Amino acid sequence: MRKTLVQLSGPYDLALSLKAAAAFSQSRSEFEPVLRKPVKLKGTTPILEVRQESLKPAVIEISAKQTNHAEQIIELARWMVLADLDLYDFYQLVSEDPVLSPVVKQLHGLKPMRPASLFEMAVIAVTEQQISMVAAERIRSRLVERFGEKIEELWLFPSPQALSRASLEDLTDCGLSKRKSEYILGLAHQVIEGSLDLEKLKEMSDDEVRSVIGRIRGFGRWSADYILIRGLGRPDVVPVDDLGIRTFTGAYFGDGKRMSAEEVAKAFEPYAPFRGIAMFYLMVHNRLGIKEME
DNA sequence: TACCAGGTAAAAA
DNA sequence: TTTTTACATGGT
Repeated sequence: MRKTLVQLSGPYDLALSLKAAAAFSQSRSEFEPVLRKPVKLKGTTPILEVRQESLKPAVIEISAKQTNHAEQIIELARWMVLADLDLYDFYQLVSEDPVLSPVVKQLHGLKPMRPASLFEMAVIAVTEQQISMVAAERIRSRLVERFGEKIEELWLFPSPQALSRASLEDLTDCGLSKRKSEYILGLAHQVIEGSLDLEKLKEMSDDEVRSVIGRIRGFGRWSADYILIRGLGRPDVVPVDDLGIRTFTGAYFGDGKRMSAEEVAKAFEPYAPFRGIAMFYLMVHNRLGIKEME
């Protein structure tokens, strides 16, 4: 496909958004302000690339070599960079806020990155239950290298088919608990037999998504909320049970001690309908260790 | 070495 | 109905 320019509504800084995402990953490859991801499209696996064409106005350039499926590439790229979210409304909401106002000024144009697929997101959620994100990432990299597909120097995340063919022992060998291995096998089987259509989640309300996710074995309230904000990019969702969120929310809104889920919910109330985006900005601000300026 | 880290289902009380 | 327990890896 040829390069396609897409103008986004509202501010967007791709390099900053990639940097923020990288701050939560252990992979220490040299940083480049380009989104590069292999994607599966009708038997082919082109590498999707997104670059920033201009900051003001926010325009991105989308391309992929060796594919005729330009429309799907563009749709997927827009999905991953959360193109439909207009940060302008969020910035207006927090412009006078004592906590968020300085944070959004330092992180202007920041948006969360969504994984290419909700299946990948669901597997991410299971791996990150209870254990540290570092340990979870190590386990996922073993899953990917065993059941995924290498495209040039990049890895395509394992398909539901590939993981459904794995044995329980294959998965525990990757470092998953027996329980979590069962969760992932169950998820993969539901997806391939069609009893679970993750794509349909995109059209559902937040509460409908919670209801559907909650019926899958291994997925509780935390996982549903985590998938809503990280996988679906729902701007008003805060996973209040999340240990990390409870910790940094206490640092920004409390006395520095970890908050309860109820306290976290209360702390983000003023930011509706952008509670999840507010949470994301604080999370990134906290992780990047940005010092207050002036 | 022990404990904690971005939970959940199942058993026990 | 509510509380307790087992679980896997990696960093400190």
